[in-house]
Amino acid sequence: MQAAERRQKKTELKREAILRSAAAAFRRKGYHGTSMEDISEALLMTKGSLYYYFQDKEAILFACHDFSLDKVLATLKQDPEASASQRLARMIEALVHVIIDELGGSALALDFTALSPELLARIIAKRDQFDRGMRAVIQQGVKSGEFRKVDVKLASFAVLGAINWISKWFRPEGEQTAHDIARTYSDLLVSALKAGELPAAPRRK
Amino acid sequence: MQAAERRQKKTELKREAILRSAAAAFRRKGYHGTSMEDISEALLMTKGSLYYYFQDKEAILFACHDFSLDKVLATLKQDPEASASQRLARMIEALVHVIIDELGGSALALDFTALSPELLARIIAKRDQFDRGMRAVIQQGVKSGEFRKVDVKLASFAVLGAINWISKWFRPEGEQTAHDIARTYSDLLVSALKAGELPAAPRRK
DNA sequence: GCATGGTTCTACCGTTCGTTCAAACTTCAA
DNA sequence: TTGAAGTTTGAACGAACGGTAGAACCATGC
Repeated sequence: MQAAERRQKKTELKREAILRSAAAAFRRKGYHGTSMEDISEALLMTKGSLYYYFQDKEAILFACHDFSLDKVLATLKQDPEASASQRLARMIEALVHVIIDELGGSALALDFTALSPELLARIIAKRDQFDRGMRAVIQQGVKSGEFRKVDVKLASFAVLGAINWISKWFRPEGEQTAHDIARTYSDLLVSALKAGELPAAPRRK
Repeated sequence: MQAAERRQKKTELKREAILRSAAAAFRRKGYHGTSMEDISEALLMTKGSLYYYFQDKEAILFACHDFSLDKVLATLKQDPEASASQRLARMIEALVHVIIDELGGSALALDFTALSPELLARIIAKRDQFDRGMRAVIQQGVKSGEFRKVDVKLASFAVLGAINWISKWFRPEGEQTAHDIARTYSDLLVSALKAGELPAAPRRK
């Protein structure tokens, strides 16, 4: 039985390696722009071998999303009784690290349009679950007066947009480390929401 | 000559219609995921006709980017002597309108990876020009003390990310108008940068 | 009405890509 | 060493797609 476990572990590792390679390719060239050979060649395999680990190309895309979303959802489960700004700041930092460190920066930025309705529904469900969690934190801050009275949905989109966009420009060779980015982003985005001395400014026009 | 002008105008309009259809399709299914027939069918044409207006599929993608980037660059040319926060706010609002109103929300969110090196270089040049403009505004605010001492590059990415992400979730049927979004986003993002009473907080760890 | 030039359609070619499958290779327990 | 199970390969297929060419269609000016 020892051997069976080792084997299982090994194929599990290979599945993850395929996911990393696929996610990197999808991110660079898009789902439809990536061929199975693109994915396999980077791992010194032939494309045929991929079908031993995944049913088809779509299953790989689904697994990428599912894997990433699980990591993203994990950022919700934190801090039992912290302030809204603390919770938001920690969430943002955790998210930045997930985006950059896991699957090499893919996460929510990939197409899911290519998925069939059934698989798509499962991904959307998870994404919605995360959206609700993020909005709840912002809502909490608005209610407690910590944050300004913003449209919670829009504010949430703005925060997530800024973070998700990272995968479009981040390069591991760049000067910024994931840690730098995480700190700067949480500073910036939490300040965006905080009720400052600036009055909810009466706007021109 | 009257007739020649009318004809010319008509083909110009058709070119733009093709671009709008193409941009919508690219945004939904990605560049490689959309076929020439996808683009033409939405306009009640056959794919063959598209080649009368554009050399090939790549030319359409290039035109989408080029068209959008020209609109985006136009947002730089404003306010001769305004404060950094005013300039940034107006830029953000203009950008949101461009993203939503022009080409139905495509802009910088499309793949450019599919472009050949020559065309890619031209797009990147324009995008860089815009990046410099946006960074200059933020830099101005930091220098004048209006904004906090942030990493200008990161702050610029955060602002642009939030805005560009709009094309991923915006639906014309939704409750938010372009105007609502523009106002909320400029409020949020300018506040993110403003030097508030919150001290450049000494951070845990 | 007819000829000209602009526009669109249809049919087709060549290529690429996802997927399949049977054969070959590897690993390891007996 | 042998055999069975796990893994990889390489060739082949069928479908979809980008692009092309020439015929067909349509509007306009004489």
